[in-house]
Order: sequence, then structure tokens, then C-alpha cells
Amino acid sequence: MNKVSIKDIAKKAGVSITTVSIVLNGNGTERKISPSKIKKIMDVAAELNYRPNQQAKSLRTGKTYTLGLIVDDISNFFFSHLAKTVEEEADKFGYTVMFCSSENDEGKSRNVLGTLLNKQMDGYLIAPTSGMQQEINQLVQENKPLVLVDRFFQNSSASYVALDNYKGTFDSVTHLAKQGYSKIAIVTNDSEQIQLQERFEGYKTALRKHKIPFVPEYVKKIPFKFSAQKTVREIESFVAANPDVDAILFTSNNLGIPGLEGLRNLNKKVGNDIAVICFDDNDHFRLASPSITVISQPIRAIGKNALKILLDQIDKKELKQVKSVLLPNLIVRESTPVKASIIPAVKSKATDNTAKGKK
Amino acid sequence: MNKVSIKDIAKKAGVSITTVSIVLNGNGTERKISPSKIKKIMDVAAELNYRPNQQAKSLRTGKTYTLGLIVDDISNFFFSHLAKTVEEEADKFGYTVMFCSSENDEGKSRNVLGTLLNKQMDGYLIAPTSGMQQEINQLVQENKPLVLVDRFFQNSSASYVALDNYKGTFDSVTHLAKQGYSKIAIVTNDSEQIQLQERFEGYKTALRKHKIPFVPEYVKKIPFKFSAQKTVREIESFVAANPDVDAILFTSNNLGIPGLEGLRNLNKKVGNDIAVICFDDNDHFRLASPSITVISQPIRAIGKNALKILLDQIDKKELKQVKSVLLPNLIVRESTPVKASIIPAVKSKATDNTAKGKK
DNA sequence: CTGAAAGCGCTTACAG
DNA sequence: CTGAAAGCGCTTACAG
Repeated sequence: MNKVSIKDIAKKAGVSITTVSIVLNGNGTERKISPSKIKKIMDVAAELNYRPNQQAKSLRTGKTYTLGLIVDDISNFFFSHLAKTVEEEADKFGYTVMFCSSENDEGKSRNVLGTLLNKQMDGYLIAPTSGMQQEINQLVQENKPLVLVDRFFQNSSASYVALDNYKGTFDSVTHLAKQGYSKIAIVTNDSEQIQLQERFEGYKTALRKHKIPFVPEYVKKIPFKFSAQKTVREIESFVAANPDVDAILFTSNNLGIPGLEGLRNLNKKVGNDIAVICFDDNDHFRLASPSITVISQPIRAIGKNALKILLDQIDKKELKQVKSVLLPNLIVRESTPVKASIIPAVKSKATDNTAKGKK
Repeated sequence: MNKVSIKDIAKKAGVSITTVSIVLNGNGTERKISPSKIKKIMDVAAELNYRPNQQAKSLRTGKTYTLGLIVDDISNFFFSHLAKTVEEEADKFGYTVMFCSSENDEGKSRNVLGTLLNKQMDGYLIAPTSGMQQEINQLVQENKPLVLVDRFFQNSSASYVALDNYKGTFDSVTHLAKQGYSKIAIVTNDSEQIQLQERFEGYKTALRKHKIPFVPEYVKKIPFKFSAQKTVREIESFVAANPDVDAILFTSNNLGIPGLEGLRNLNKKVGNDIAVICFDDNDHFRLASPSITVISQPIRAIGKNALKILLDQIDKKELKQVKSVLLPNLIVRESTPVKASIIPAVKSKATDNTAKGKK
């Protein structure tokens, strides 16, 4: 193994380990170590292929230059892209990131958080499961650098960066209403997580605003734990049971993809038989035919903001709560055409419009 | 900060730190520490909310229980799913994983590897860029637990788990030939990476076997660094310049997605005007209309194998080279129908078959 | 200008 | 049965 330590360098260069440490940290000139010694030490270090042991450094200095990232599932589109930005930005500032998936499970969440805590991360970036509030508050109290992403807790003083989820669904329903839809269903997860609560609120409020009655049957809540397969089945039977629904709003990627699969299985033509909007953009929604109208999240901005806030906490050792709420972006595509039936006077034009979605 | 150490516990419990350490590591009974003392120590530790400092532990024991993962880009479908499996499996064995993106850049690769080395990972899982051979060999020589994924080096004794890439493209071309295509283009990256070389070889050999002439103009190599946008443009002009091509094989996800976008922009109907096969499955290829025939990689198996080999190296401290080559899976979908023109006798049936792809 | 010594928080022979 | 001491590889006052 690579067991070269500053002791070895010191011996070979004929100086003390103190001097080696000073020089290796680039403080040689400042501390007026003689240039010849500096050179000697650098040469020996290179020759021996010396690698500073970060564990030892960290133990002594208290800095690990490592950030902990806890997400639901790193293979999820949103989180993998978030992770990419976080890692990219962290790297710029000399930090590495350790990631853990909570699998949306409180037990696993607590475990991985504990592990990261033991490993002394310099800061934590967490998409918390709903039961983690107490642990999060505890960390805040202990003054640990921490920022929540994607979700947060109402009565917590933890900093966070999240989306204006309410606006996302509100804008979606408004768009659908304007296009002439009035039997708008929502498919969401059966979860206490605030971002889903907000998305649901936005849906309800927008319905009210557009004088569309809220129909409890049009609300489908799917347990988080369901596999994609099972989710497809659930959505199929939901859609089959509500044939009058003319538009569906999926509150996440994880529901939209199985949702489209379910609609295809039922032979429902998106954009024609039924309008579709989904939270989170991705390649499929963009390239599908018809392409899917989405509420896109500024993932890069979320990651950058979160990291900036975290680094500020780490540097200034101050934990003033920062709340960063970013705006969603409704991208209108082919899955939400003007509803043909409402404009019989210009039927041909409407058909034309809709047909575009089928090609 | 959480500054509770075993010293604090020792003081409060009225014992030595040695005893605390023994008890906290679960060796109290074995070492015949009196049960009352054990209980006392455990109670105090819980009361003080003690967290063992893994940095200190690692410095002393030489184990960090952390694995380093270096991928091209964590947001890439293949790598994010690989990361998920790796993390899941690692977690089962008490390891956490630190990930870094190499962005397919040698400089960044070297940097992140250096950082991970300093941080004393217990093992390394690396998708190496082509220039990393020397560093990798060095690690092997130093007996560092290491396994390469997705790619490897011919003359290196580093263990690896990879795909039979040759078979992937060979099977694809064979499938296309059987469906009646004979002007088969390949779009790949301009890279030395072995998996791409192998994919190219499989293409050429299959052409030869099926007596299809190799046409240099049908080969498009796109620089790795190109953005998705730029890749779309490149593919558009390539396709436009070769109107006689009747099938395209994309050697990766990162090319297939922009490829489909380019074809759409050119108004080329996949499955009708041109057949398409792509390496790596994903949601879009599965759900697209027409759905895309793919060569799918057993990502979970790749991750599990790699982790198993790595943990074996870590546990046994033996570095016998293990080469694990998994088989790709050709999933035939709608983008590669029987080519209509070759079976004029049963034209109606062929049309039928092809049409399926359009609906 | 440079080095001896203490200490970060642990574990582990070793002694009694 | 339990504890004093050394040491993992560093950094950092402090002294001279």
C-alpha cells in the first residue's frame, strides 16, 4: 500500500515533519523556509509519490471537504440531474460529494444520515422524507451546515431551496381550463411531503378559480412504494373507472411515465382522447409523439442555489435560515391541444390542431 | 457542534476510555466487562447522543467503509442506474459511496481520482477515460481494491465488468439484415474507449457476414464533447447527406436521443422511412411511438457483479484479476419492421407490419 | 528560520 | 476484568 507519510519525507529530506507540513501546504515562502529546503521537500514528495492522508488532516483540522447528499433515488431523473449539478459545483470549491438514497423510507433515511454524520460531512444536502423533521431540527440546533432540497418543513428553521409547487399545478390547471378541459383528474402520491401537498392545493385552488367543480373521484393517490408496474395498473384502472375525465395532471415524473404507459395500454390517444400534463420534464416528454406538456423544474438552479447556501453556511459558520423558492416553467406541447368539442364553429381548425399531436 | 467523544463518556461513566471503546464496539461481554458497567456506558452514550467519529476510527484502523465511484456523468441514464445499484448493494455491506463525474475528461478524471485516493476509499469503482490506463495500472500495482466498469484496458490486469459490446452491435446488424436492410449506418463517438471500439467491430464483422458492403460514408463519429444540441445538428446533416441509408445504429443513449430528435426535425419517419436501433434502453425508447428497438444492458447485474468483485478484493486482500463480461439483450420493437420494399409479393402484409410502427 | 511537542478521537497490544 | 500508553498521519501554537 501507499504508506508514504510526511515522516518519510522528513527523514529523506533531512528536516522535521513540521517543516514538511508547512511546505506541503504551500506556506513555505511565507514562513521563510529557505528556498533550497522547499525545493528539496517538494522533490522528495514527488519522488515518493506522496499523497496526503485526508483522514488524518480532517481529524486534525475538522474539515473533510466532503458534502453529504441524501436523495430519494439517485436513478430518478430529477435527482440524478440534481446530483450532477451539485457535484459539478462542489468540485469547483474543492468538495467531493457522498450520496445516499433514502428510498423514501424513514428507517433508511435515518440510517444513512447517521452514517454521514459519523463520517463528519462538512455539510448536508437533504431531500427529507416526511418523518425526518425531528432529526433535521436537531441538526439545525447543532449548527450543522444543512440545506433541504425539493421539500422542507413548515415549522422548521432549516434552510431550503424548493419549487413553487403550488404555482406549478395552478398554472397547469389554468392552461387546461383555457384549452377547454373541465374534467381534470390529478394523479399524485399518497404522501405527506409538502411539495405534493402544495401541488394538490394548487390544483384545487385553480379549479375553484375557473369554476370547475372539484370531483373527489378525479383524485388518485398512489402509494409511494408501488413499483412502476403496479403504478401502471393503478392508473389503468383509475382511467378506466373514470371515462369522462378529459385531462390528467401527473404530479411527478414517476407517475407520468407509468401514466403514459397505462394510457397506451388502454388505447387512449393522448392529446386526442385525453389531455396530459406532467410535473418534471425529461427526454421522453420532449420527444414523444405527441410531445407532453410539462411543468419543468429549473434543476440546475435548484442545485446551484442549494450548494451556494450550504457553502455560505460552512464558510461563515452562520445559520440564518434562507428560503429559496424557484419558479416552475410551464412548457406547452402537443398533449394539451384546444379541446375539439368546445369550438364546434371552427371544428376544422381545432381538428387540425389536435391532429398535429397524432403525427 | 457535537463534540461528545469517548473521553466524555469515560469521565461520566467513571471508567477508562479503553473500556468505553471496547463496550461501544460490542466486545464488552466477550472481554468480560461487568454487565453493570456495560449498561452504564451504553446509557451514558445514549444520553450524550454520542456519535463515533469515523475519521478517527479510520485513521486508526485503516478502514473507511467508503467506496469511490467514478463515472462519466451521473445524470446519464446508464450511470445513474448503475450508481443506484452500487449504492444499494454497498449499503447492505455497510459501505457508503462517494461519486465523482469525470465528464470524460482526463484532467478531471485524474483530479477526482487523486481526491478519492487522499480520502482513503476502501475500494474504487471506475469507468475509466481512455487516458487513465497508467493511473489504473499504478493502483493495481499498489494492490488497491479496484474494479473497472463499462470499459477496461486490454493490457491491464485490473478486474472489470463489462458488456459483450461486440455481440451487441453484431446482433443488431444481424437483426437489421434479416429484416431486409442493407444500407446500415452507424453513429458512434469519436473515442478510443474500448467499448466503442468493440461496438464498431461488431458492426463491421456482422456486415461482412451478411455480405453487406462496408461503406465508409455510412460511419459517423461524433466528438464526445459535443453538446446534445450540436449532436442533433451533426446527425441531421449526416442523415441528409446520405439519403439512401435505410437503417441507423446508434452506439449509445447519448447519441440515440439526439438522433431521434434529428430524424424528427428532418421529418424522417422512424420505422417507415428509416429503421433505428440504439444501445441502452430507457423510458423513451420503450414508450415512444414507434417504440425503439434496443440493445439493452443488464445494468443491475453489472453493478452487482462489480460490487461483489470489489468487496471480495477488499475482504480477501487478494487481487486476482476477474473479468466479467455480461451479455446484451436485443429487444425488438417497432423501429425495425420488416423492410417493406424487399417483399413485394406480400406487400399488404409488410405494409401492415410497418404501419404498426406509426400508430 | 526551524523543530519538539501536543493533540484531533479513536483502537489495540500489553500489563497487572 | 480494566486501564495506561502508544500510535494512526497530520497541523499548529510555541519556543528558540
